[in-house]
Amino acid sequence: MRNESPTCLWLFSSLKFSLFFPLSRNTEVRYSEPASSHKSVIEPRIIVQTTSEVDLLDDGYRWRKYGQKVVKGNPYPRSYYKCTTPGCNVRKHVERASTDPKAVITTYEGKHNHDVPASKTSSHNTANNNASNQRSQNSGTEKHGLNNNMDLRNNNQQPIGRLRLKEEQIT
DNA sequence: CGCTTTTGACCAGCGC
DNA sequence: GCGCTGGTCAAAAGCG
Repeated sequence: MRNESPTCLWLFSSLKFSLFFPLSRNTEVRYSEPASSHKSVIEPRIIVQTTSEVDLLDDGYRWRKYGQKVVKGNPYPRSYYKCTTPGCNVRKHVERASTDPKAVITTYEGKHNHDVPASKTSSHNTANNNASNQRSQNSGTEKHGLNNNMDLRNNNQQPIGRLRLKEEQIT
């Protein structure tokens, strides 16, 4: 089933996420062990749930979108991203909760083997992703030219208690 | 010019 | 065995 055993590795990652998401109220970081049945390499899986109107969380890293898929039971498409840093094969997928369009669930798989690149690049990247997502989803209601932590904080007034939903996603 | 996004197609795994 | 779903790839196009 679902194991939640934070190891030192995952704790380290979570610390870094805490730096990027000091939003203790509407952002939650969880660790999930990906059912290590036959996988020889266990990658840390970190689920970050936050309440935001923008899809992409600016975590400081550069991501390249490589796919988008509509998953069953969720009207919102799930986007797949890869870290663009050479040698770093960290992946993440971003989706919205079907019940709450403002609840963004970001799942990180893997661990960065490099430092956080300059923030300017990430901001450029996220801005592009925003525009793209808006276009693909055709949801004209959520328009945001700026996408940064400040913006997230502005929407930081809705405490989220959707761990149940998150657990459904994790399994 | 280089980088990123978009989008359809393909493949693998799982359940019935 | 078949169908469904999720995940990834690759080509084309757009933007700074």
